[in-house]
Amino acid sequence: MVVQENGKTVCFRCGKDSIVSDEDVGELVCQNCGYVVSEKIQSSGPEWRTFSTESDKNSARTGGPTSLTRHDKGLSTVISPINRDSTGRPLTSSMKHTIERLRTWDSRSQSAQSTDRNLRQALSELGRLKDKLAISPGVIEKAAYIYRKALNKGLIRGRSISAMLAASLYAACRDAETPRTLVDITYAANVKRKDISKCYRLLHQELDLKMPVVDPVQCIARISSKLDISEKTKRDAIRILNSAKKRNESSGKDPMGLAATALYISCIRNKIPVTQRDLADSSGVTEVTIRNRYKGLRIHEK
DNA sequence: TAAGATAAGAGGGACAT
DNA sequence: ATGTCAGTCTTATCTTA
Repeated sequence: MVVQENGKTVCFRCGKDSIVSDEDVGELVCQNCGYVVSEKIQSSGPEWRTFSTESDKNSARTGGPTSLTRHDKGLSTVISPINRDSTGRPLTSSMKHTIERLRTWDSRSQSAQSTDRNLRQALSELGRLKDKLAISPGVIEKAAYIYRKALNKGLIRGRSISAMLAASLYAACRDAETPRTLVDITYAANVKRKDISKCYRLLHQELDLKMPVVDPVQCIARISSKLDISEKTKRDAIRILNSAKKRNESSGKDPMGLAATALYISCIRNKIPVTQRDLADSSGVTEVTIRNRYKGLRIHEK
């Protein structure tokens, strides 16, 4: 019931792209018209296998696929609160006692633990972040995975859930080399940048995350998509970056600032009218930073 | 108006105490 | 653990072409 048009998820009923995922029930819901989409949540592939071609069409699923973004990974068993057996008859008293015990332990294991409550809250927040930032499901899974690891190591205790979650998401984005700046995440998560970066550093050293260094070349695509820049200009900018990298001029510098400056030089050389202001706006660094990089880069790029 | 210059302040890494 | 230092980036303001 969801059609994919130029990568967007559109509601089949009302045609708006207002599909959000409700992590509490594990369903995708249209915020506009309330339509519940169940297909999407089961789309990670069947976990059953068939050995005859005839049964392909009518195989019943045994529940949704597992996902790290569900607090219980989508695997849950519900014990009915009614003391009847499957045929509707009342239970014998010894059976009733057994079931009472099961219910007690079931509730303890499902949500009474504080780590689990924590995870529930974090994952529902992750769902909101995903919609705000337009992040691919794979990265969201990765973020959930990182958060789980942090939780198991006890890194969350005493710290803000939102900040740690935002840091996990930032880490996941970097790991997937889909650049989202700290500022992007700051806006979406409503957490101070300082707090997120502190948590990120903590995650980085405690979980031994191996993060690829942000490649300024990746940033070029992101900046130039907001401006109207030709392929040739982009290629020139990448060339400028690479020669700067060879001279060890790029270490310790903000990759966004470098990318913006390389584009700036490239635009001037290709006679494209673009101001430092434009580049600063679309890259998220200030004009001053661009000027400072410019000082270093232009000597070699005459 | 765009670009350059300067100054003050924040945050974090390296290193010594 | 705490302080200092060099270096980066940001914000703000002023000057220049």
